Amino acid sequence: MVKDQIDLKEECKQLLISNNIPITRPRILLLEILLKNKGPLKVEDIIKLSEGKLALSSLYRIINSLKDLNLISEFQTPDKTKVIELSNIKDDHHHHIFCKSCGAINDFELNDALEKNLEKEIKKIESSHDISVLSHSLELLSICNKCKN
Amino acid sequence: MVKDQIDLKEECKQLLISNNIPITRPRILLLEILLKNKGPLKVEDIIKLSEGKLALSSLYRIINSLKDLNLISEFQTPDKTKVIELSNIKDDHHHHIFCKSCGAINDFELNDALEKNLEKEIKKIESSHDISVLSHSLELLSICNKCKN
DNA sequence: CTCCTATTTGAGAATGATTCTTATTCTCAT
DNA sequence: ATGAGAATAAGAATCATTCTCAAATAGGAG
Repeated sequence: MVKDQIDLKEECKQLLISNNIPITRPRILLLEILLKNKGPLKVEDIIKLSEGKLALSSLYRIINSLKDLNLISEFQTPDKTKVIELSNIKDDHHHHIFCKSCGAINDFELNDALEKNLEKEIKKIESSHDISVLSHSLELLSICNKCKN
Repeated sequence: MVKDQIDLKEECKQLLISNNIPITRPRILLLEILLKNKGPLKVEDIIKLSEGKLALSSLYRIINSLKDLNLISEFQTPDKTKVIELSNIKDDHHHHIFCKSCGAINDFELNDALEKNLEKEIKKIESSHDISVLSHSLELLSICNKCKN
């Protein structure tokens, strides 16, 4: 238990060190929160989980800097709330499902064949539209069955 | 020319009538602007194109109401600017490409086979995740060749 | 370990987009 | 043409995010 926490903090430090970012308490705190709570978190969630140990302005600043370094990624829900998640730790390419009613966010992956086909199609679009595609994202807007009942 | 404008206004009125929405000047103005300027427009663009004839607060209100009626649709650019477009006039299901550098927005469609496969996959995801998917959207973040040079 | 300098943080002010409020105006059925 | 209810315009209010800058901190040198 205590050991887990030490390991967690150590993991966060290594993340920062390997990206040449000075180790500061707010940065570790954010990474710890993201590692501890699997899945995407809203700014508000992070503030709550930080229990007063992280200033809102610092959080926004840190989110932006870690995002620039691709340590975390950010997206918007259908109701335009900002959401943060650790990115690509094990280069898992995934997409998001939103429940229109309760706001739940879930990840999903396309099956390999389809994802490959999609990438092939994107290659075609690149030449037909004369662009270089940097990334793609697929989003599903849904109602989860909990909400339907 | 003058006739075109009359036809355009008439078209807008019919759109409103067929949706049981009272015909008001601001609503017609917004629809006219969207019809005249093919493609998605930012709030700021619409205000400029309205030449002072449309109040900002009215525009936001009208956008929200026409959106609820599915007459128009709204999405966000990667830099979180709100963008409006006429929706589904001829149920064309399309997706968006954004240029990270100049902000240009372009539409594209997946080829039929791939779009069908995607929908099939989504059906599977519906049952495996116990949800009902209402809509899906695919977005490409890109650099257009104009910007690359 | 202590000091020094550059970097980072925290608190609150500033900003910008969007929504709300309310008096006035407009639509449309009668 | 008229009146009731709906919609608009203008600006105030709100909310998320960014900015500012004084104080605290990280981390390298001695």
